[in-house]
Amino acid sequence: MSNKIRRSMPLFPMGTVMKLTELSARQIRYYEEHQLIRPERTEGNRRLFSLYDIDRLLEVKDLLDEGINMAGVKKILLQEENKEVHSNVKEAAGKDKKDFTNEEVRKLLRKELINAGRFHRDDLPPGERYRYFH
DNA sequence: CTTCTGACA
DNA sequence: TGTCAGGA
Repeated sequence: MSNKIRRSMPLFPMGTVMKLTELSARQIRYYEEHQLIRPERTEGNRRLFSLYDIDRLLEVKDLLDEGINMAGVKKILLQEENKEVHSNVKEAAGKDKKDFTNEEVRKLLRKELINAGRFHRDDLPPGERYRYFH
């Protein structure tokens, strides 16, 4: 269990994380706003990221590159929501839950969300949210 | 010098 | 998302 402690230990400042992830400070802060990471803060309000945070950011980056939008990324990475979506995907495939490995679920989920992200623009105002649907 | 928040010619 | 301001 000490590995868990290390991975969640607040270690590096913004500058280091920017280089390690190839992400801009703007993007990193934006993902934090969306609860994708929860870095600690120093007494001076400076962010301190853990190895776990680095992993998360890298995953977010990959998912986004695959064409998935923030809404999709959040569904995949946010703990609780994750369980539900996984169940839905398993059911949608008409297969018993325990017949799927985590890898298979990841694959199905990604495919599903790539399409969802292509038509459902959560970042657009309510009225235009589906303008790319037709 | 580095990072933070808020804002948008 | 970039970038600038103004402060810590």
